[in-house]
Amino acid sequence: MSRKRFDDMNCGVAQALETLGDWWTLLIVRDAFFGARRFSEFEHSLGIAKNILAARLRRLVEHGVFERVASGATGERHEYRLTAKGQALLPVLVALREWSDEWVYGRGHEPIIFRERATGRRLPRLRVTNRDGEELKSKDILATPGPGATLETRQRLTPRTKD
Amino acid sequence: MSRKRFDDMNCGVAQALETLGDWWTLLIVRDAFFGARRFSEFEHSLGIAKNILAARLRRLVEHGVFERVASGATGERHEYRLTAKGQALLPVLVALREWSDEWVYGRGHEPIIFRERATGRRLPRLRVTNRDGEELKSKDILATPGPGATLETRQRLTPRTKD
DNA sequence: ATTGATGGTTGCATGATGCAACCATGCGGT
DNA sequence: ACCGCATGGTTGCATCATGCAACCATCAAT
Repeated sequence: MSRKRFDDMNCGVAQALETLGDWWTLLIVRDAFFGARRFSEFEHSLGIAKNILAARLRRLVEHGVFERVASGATGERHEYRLTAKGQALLPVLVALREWSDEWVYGRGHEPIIFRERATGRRLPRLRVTNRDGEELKSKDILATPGPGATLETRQRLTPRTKD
Repeated sequence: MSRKRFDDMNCGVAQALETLGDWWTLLIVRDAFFGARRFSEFEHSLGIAKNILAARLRRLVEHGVFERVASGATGERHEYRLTAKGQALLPVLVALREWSDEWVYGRGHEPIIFRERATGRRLPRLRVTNRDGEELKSKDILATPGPGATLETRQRLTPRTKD
């Protein structure tokens, strides 16, 4: 059977995974952040099959994460560039990388370190905070229905909203 | 052919996806953040097939994201609880949700809003910043080899490190 | 004209997924 | 003790997605 769709789930995580959840997709985006632009760059960097790469890029273009722009002289060459929507995925990639740096590799064994280009300083850890900058754990957070919530979502979330 | 493994990729994003990249995995983790504990809770909340859910939970327990603890009276009942490693995925989920809130649903159409439980205030957007708290875009960031970098990684990243 | 690189598409074998059916255990009621 | 039901799975099977190899079309250089 075909993979189940997440579109209707009325949850941002599910929606994001609907676009990004394929096996290779986030790695293609990562490579684009590292500077990859052309089909062959992604292909060689990832070792991905051409048909899969072509399908993923097509899908990402459809979803507005990449744009396909003509490149080179007169030829049929083109590049795949991240759109603003694609560049907005930076926090997702940073969050994934930080998680495995800490919990898979362990501190002191990170393969890659992100630094501020201007100063060379390491970036501080990504933090989920309140408006005062205090870090929050999951137990400090309450999920409430937003304007786009379906009735089902509204009922699922305890309705002690402070709006 | 079996899916290609990302283990050897010497990149945190690939490592994280090796653990979390299956279609349902991050949604299971999301449900756990929302309070799900028992097999049937995940099953009904997600509408996932039992065999897939069982396989994913087993894998997540193996990877240390969940722990399986006995529950109830004498019975064979048990719960799946997030470990510290699992709870550390909060920024990943928040980043994914924020991305689709902004770029898929659009502002004003968010299905779910996260608030600080103590005050009811909305959480500020997750930001990738430098040590002075200034937000950085991808072009402001430089990737450099870390202590766990392979030779290949070292060569791939331009070696203008400021260590 | 030929060679090579780029950027794909097509076909096929195999693994992963979804669904339904079945199973084992514990518990509550009678 | 017996029945029924909920929980928490496992097993089988049909179908979809993936990986690999082969092939193709275009362009540039030789």
